[in-house]
Amino acid sequence: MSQFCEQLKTAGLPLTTHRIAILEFMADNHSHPSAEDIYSALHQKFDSMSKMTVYNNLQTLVSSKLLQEIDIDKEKARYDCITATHHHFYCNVCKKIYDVALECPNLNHETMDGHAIESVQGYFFGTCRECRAG
Amino acid sequence: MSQFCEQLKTAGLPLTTHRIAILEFMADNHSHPSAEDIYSALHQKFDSMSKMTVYNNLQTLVSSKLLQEIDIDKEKARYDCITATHHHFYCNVCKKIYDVALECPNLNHETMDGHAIESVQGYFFGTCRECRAG
DNA sequence: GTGGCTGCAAATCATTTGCATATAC
DNA sequence: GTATATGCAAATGATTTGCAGCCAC
Repeated sequence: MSQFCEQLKTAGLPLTTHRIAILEFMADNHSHPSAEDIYSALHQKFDSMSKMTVYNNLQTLVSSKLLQEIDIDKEKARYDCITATHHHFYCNVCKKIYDVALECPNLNHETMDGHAIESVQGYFFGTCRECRAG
Repeated sequence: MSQFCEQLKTAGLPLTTHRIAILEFMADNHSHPSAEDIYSALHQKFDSMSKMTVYNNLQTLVSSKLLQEIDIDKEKARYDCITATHHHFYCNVCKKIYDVALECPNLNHETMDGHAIESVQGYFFGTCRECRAG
């Protein structure tokens, strides 16, 4: 049984072909694809897969914390298979998203000004090294 | 001449009644309102003000750095008259946004992994102190 | 068998676009 | 007088909703 099936079983989710395919695609693809990107890539292999299935599964997988949703791109949600807390850099030119490892002791508090913190997203914007060089 | 007119002059923007009104409203209102909120509040006083004028002016004012756009709320953009870098807490229950003063030396770098950083947004999510108490 | 998954079409809703008129300077 | 602001109506586009049939277990 693949690691993806195990992940789904642990999360208590039924194993469907499409759901496994999405997890597999995300594991192989660290470019932080959007729902549309995932749909474009997968509906070629599984020509029966609809965009709705992609949306439904992304929602389910995020709820079960098997994927993380990144809202750094105002246009559309992007997804990441790395669910441990980390941060992101968004290139305003090429619109690529890079993972960022940021050390900050103050980010580990469970509360802040009395508010209970459940999650943190650090979003950096600018021009990425490739676009600067090009 | 009001501080708002001076801000606009310094930014090289023409002084229009509506634009001044938006700046004034934002200075008095630290609840991080959305375009819709601003429109609802102002189109009562200035019944000629259309939603388009609000959208146009918000865009202009953000470009001129007289306002800051906050994209912590996936549903819609929110705006802040404090333009110095700071961060935000979003309450998943009441959807209010709180300002957050976060000290983190690593946030001051101009580059990261070779990427040129132009701006940083730290978004915290959870349940605010009021909703926890209530 | 039953509950969750799939996928089609239609709806939603913040925001953008095009354009004609009005206003700032 | 010219450039910019205003505001109307229509378009955009990601995402959601409702619902019938299908598949996992």
